[in-house]
Amino acid sequence: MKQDAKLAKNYDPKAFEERIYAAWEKSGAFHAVIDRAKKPFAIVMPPPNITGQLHMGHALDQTLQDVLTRWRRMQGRCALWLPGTDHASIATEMKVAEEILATEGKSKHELGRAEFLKRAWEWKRVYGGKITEQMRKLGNSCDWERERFTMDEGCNRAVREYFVRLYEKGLIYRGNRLINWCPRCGTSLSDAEVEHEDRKGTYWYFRYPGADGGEGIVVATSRPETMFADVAIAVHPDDARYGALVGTQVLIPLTDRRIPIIADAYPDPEKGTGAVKITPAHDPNDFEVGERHGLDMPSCIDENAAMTGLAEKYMGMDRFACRKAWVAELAEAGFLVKTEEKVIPIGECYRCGAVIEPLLSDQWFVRMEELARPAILAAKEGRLTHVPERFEKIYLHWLAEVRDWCISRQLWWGHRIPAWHCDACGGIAVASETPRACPDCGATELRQDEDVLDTWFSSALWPFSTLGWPENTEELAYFYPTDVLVTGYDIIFFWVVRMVFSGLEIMGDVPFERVYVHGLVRDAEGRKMSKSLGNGIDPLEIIERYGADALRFTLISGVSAGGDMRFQTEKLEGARNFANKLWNASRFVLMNLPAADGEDGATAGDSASATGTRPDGDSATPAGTPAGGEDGALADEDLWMLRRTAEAAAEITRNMENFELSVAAQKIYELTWSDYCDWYIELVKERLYGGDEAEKARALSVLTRVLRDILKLLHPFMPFITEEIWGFLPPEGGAPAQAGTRDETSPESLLIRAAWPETAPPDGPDPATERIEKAKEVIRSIRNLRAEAAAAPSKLLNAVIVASPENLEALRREEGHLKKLAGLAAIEYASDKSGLPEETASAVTGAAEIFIPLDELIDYKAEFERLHKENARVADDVARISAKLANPGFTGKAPAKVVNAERERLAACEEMAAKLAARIAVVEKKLS
RNA sequence: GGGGGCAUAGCUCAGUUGGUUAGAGCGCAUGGAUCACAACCAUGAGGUCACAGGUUCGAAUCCUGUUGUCCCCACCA
Repeated sequence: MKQDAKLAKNYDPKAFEERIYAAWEKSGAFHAVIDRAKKPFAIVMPPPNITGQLHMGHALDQTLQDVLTRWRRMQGRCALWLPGTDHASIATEMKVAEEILATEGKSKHELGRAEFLKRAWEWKRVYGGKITEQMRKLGNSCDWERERFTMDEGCNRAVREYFVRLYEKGLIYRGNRLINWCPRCGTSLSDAEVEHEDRKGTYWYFRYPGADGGEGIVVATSRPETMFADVAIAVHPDDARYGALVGTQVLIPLTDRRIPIIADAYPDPEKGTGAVKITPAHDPNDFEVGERHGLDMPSCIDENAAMTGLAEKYMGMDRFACRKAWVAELAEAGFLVKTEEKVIPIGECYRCGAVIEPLLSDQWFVRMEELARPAILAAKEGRLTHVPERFEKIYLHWLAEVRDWCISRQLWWGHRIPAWHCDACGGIAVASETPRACPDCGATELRQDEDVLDTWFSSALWPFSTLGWPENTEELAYFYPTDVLVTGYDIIFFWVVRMVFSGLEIMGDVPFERVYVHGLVRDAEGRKMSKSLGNGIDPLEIIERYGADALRFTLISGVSAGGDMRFQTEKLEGARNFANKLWNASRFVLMNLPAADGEDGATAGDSASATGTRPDGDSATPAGTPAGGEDGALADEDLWMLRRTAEAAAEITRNMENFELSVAAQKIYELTWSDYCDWYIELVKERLYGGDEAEKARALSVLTRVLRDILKLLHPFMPFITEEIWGFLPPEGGAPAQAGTRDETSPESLLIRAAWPETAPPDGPDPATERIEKAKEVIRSIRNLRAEAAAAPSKLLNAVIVASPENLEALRREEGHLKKLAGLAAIEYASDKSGLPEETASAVTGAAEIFIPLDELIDYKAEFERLHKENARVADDVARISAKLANPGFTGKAPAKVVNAERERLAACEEMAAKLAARIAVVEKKLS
């Protein structure tokens, strides 16, 4: 696909992002081909729910992963980023049911299970497709040939196999236990799916009269409607108040049901009245007490949150309506002793927000203790690490406290539990394939369990089910364990923890070595983006307006590990402007390169990257010491720029290794904008326009080389623009070529060809670099002086530079730069000030003193102020450093390197102070 | 009830093992249509690093406490 030879004047991401993505995908470069000679790098994508569309949180999550994947791929690793989507059992089921109700006016039960599932699969087709399209717009370099869905055939096999294995080990069991029930969703939930919220509530204190006519006992409760299922009153055995009552019986008020007063360690004498009503079927603590004492466990609330027959006349009434009526009735009858307003933590369904009702129910559970142990160990032994580290504490704490995991759900959309009930003998057969007959009695009439599994049961297998487990695939052997899991802190408990223990159990190894945890994307005011607030921002709209690269750069720049970020349009504009800057710098380079139809562009596209190693293993050319015999011919600014690039590349690599992606992005930004655009391009223009063709070619060679390195370093963050520009540059290390040909599917594309710049910058000082730094300093101070004196930028000035012989020599070599960038007509060099006219403006830098006869523009007042300010600062420094050096503690204990640096600094400051003092005296005289 | 994060320029945030003058972007001020870019360039102003102690030759950085703020966990007597 050949494109126009020229870059458009303005950066317009819409002109190329889609085209480039299509070409990338077509090239097959996202597909990780197993290569034993390469080190693998694998990330499995946290699969977005198919409930809707991608939001900003996904965009952040996926950009982080894409940056890491592209970077590692450029480093020559066999990089796999495995994409997919999640069936999200309960969430999707609710959405689909809602839709059916809205469009057809039918409930899911009216539709029936089979028909409902058909609709759900259709939903998956539509929304799953939308989501993967969005991922492409973001620029995700994921391996689409390995795309998976948590409910596809392979995942289903993995789920069945895993279930059976745990069952056979006794780690999955079926039991009649107290579970969290959501009456609105009509299903059980795991502990993790219950959210706790503090709500205002009431403690009602009721008297339970003695069965023998005695006073009885007063207990507090926030849920009077559960009284119908009370089976005992418990008091602490050491509670002197109630010692005599233990063993006696009381009546549930207004009923004739007698319940015993028992002694148990559970009641806290400090809380309430110290006596607790025990309702095993509706409270987890009470359930335990009930088990300890062998109590009955009747239920008075059913799965619809309505009262059962146990509540007698309230039967069928909603639990909260019953509460109200019952309290009124008890109060009327004189059993209500007092009430107390209190803040009570209430459990709510994380999906629908309904108040959770603890119910006694037949469900499937995973026994957690044995599974949690190795997961705890893996973190403690460092086989699993968290970035940032503090999340390890959270992870460990949860695992230490975890209770058995209720995995069955009374839903339709999900993995059906691989268990079959035999009505003949009442037995249960658990098998990965449908059994023909009951293994216990041989009956052939088997009924598969109606329930499906918690959605997280299948997500827990994601890192290995996607690689082919339970088959022994090559992928599994090569990529497992994966390198890093990138995810938000909000699903550590739901997901990360469960992947870890599942991986350890099944694969005998952690599913990933690192967990990189990020936070939430908030709106500009710092609020959580939510549907109810309507403050969500659609990533697609942002891409439409600013381009995917700007979005990605914004997300990466704003995020530090584990922290939330605010999403602001100013940041987007900044990122977009940065892209435009790079675009125009590239345009500048390209327009100076020999044209595409030119006969000889050899010197422009000559050497390989300054610092790279290509994937085919070619050796790198260290920056600062370029290949060929042109070393001596490179100008100071070339050497300076190459060195800066190599230094930046080394730092950026280190930042990437430490997951400091925002710092890395910041450094590329600086390298590109400050060093390359603001200084290097300006410095190099003299040679480009100077008429010396050899100089021009050399300058272009370095311009191109550094631009390539910038494109490479930036590519993980802004893949589209870097690829687009890359395509216009002459092929790297290839035959002599010209600007203006491009084809991103070719093997020369950045994605396929470019290697991450790796070579360390040279050690030690470099005279050329130092000369440029001195020149920059002088240029800056002259510009400052000029601005202060309000001298027209176009007006050329004459300057006298006074400095040490060494610095004079250095600055003399940069004369062209000084003249051009500071707007000077002529420069005179002097080693002392004698003989200088006094009618002059001046500036003082570390390297030199500059005097500029500005004629009528001299503003001694401004200069006086500036010099004074400068002087005050230097004097401060002198005082502080002198004090430091006079302190024997410092000179004795600080490292010699630090002490020497301070000595040198002091000398420099003192010299500066002397220069300033002299000049101030002159200016003062002028003013008076 | 338990645990954790954060507090740095007007705003949003960096500041990697303690060591030059604490940085960036935006915003602000001044000047500028210069032939890569006004989505730009140049120059500048702006911070007692929440507060109080402590460790250290040296603290934005480590420790303790205080205040403010956000979050997570927790079986609703």
